[in-house]
Amino acid sequence: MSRLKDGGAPQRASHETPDYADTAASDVALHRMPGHHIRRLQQVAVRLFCESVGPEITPVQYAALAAIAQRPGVGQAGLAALIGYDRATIGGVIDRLEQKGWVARGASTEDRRINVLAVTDDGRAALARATPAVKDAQERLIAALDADERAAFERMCLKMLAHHLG
Amino acid sequence: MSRLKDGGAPQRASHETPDYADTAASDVALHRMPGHHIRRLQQVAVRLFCESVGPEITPVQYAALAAIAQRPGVGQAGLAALIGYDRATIGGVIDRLEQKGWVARGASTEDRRINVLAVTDDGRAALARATPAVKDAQERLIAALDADERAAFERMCLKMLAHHLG
DNA sequence: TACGTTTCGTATGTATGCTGTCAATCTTCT
DNA sequence: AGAAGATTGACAGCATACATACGAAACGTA
Repeated sequence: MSRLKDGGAPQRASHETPDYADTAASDVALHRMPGHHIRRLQQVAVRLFCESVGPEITPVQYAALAAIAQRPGVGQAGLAALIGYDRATIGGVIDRLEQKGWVARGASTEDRRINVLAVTDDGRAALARATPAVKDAQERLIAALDADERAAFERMCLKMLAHHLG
Repeated sequence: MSRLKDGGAPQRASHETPDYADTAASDVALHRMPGHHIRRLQQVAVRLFCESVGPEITPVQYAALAAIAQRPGVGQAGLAALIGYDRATIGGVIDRLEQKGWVARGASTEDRRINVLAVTDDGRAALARATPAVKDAQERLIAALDADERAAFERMCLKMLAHHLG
């Protein structure tokens, strides 16, 4: 590859200099795009989840476990539709949950294509252990907003989602 | 263990039964969590991006390309800080951009550890080609919001991000 | 100037996410 | 019933994401 001149731009570690505290970065067009804000918020949400909940269960695994617990007997495709994941992704998620002994795959008597999903007792215990921490992470995520803003934020999120998914 | 995942491309399977149009799914606790809404919005944003821009360039690659174009000579760690990605992830992204001939890696005369990054002419052309479609996708993402709501949404996003990253 | 600490880019491993394809199976239309 | 179409789950493949660790190189301090 070609040799390039050093532009002299400051070099810093990503965890040290978030762009939201760096005025010199504010001219990057990216920082005016709602998609960029949403992506950063998603990163923050996952980080808070991991901090609160710990390494025992991932956000995706928690979502799947909670959904199966509320809808026992659902298939993988139904679960994917329920929590908004891809069918191909869910397979691996269930694999890992099954490996931990938290979810059991079973055959359906109605439809032999379907893997009937159910939460085990261990899975229910893990869910109960994680849920308070999950709620704490959700609370911390919107901690900077007051009550009115939280309501407005949720309303606008749902409005956009209904527009695109509904 | 890491668990951050931004989507890559449009979803299809779950698109058939969006939970936001399914009243029977509204009792799933997940659907009241801001983290869940943000994740779904991120999926929508990626899907709109891919629809508008096409398979030529991914959201991450666009972000990297745009940032390098505005800050020529930046290193990989600096780029990661600029657009909010992980240092380890950026390596692969730059690999693919370099393979397409859109970005060139060079050695710094100041600091021999640094890979100085620069956008090639082809890269600039690709950036110019993609940018209108990217802006269109951003516009469509918030299409359901009126002018006041858009301003409020951006303000709240920045408020939360500043709280967690600033 | 010797040395401990940081930072840079890279490699590895795990976990998402989505596309596309396939075989098995269910449903619908003829 | 039989053919056509749709659905389910598995699998391969690509592209994120991040933690950890490593060697090379730069930096701070004694």
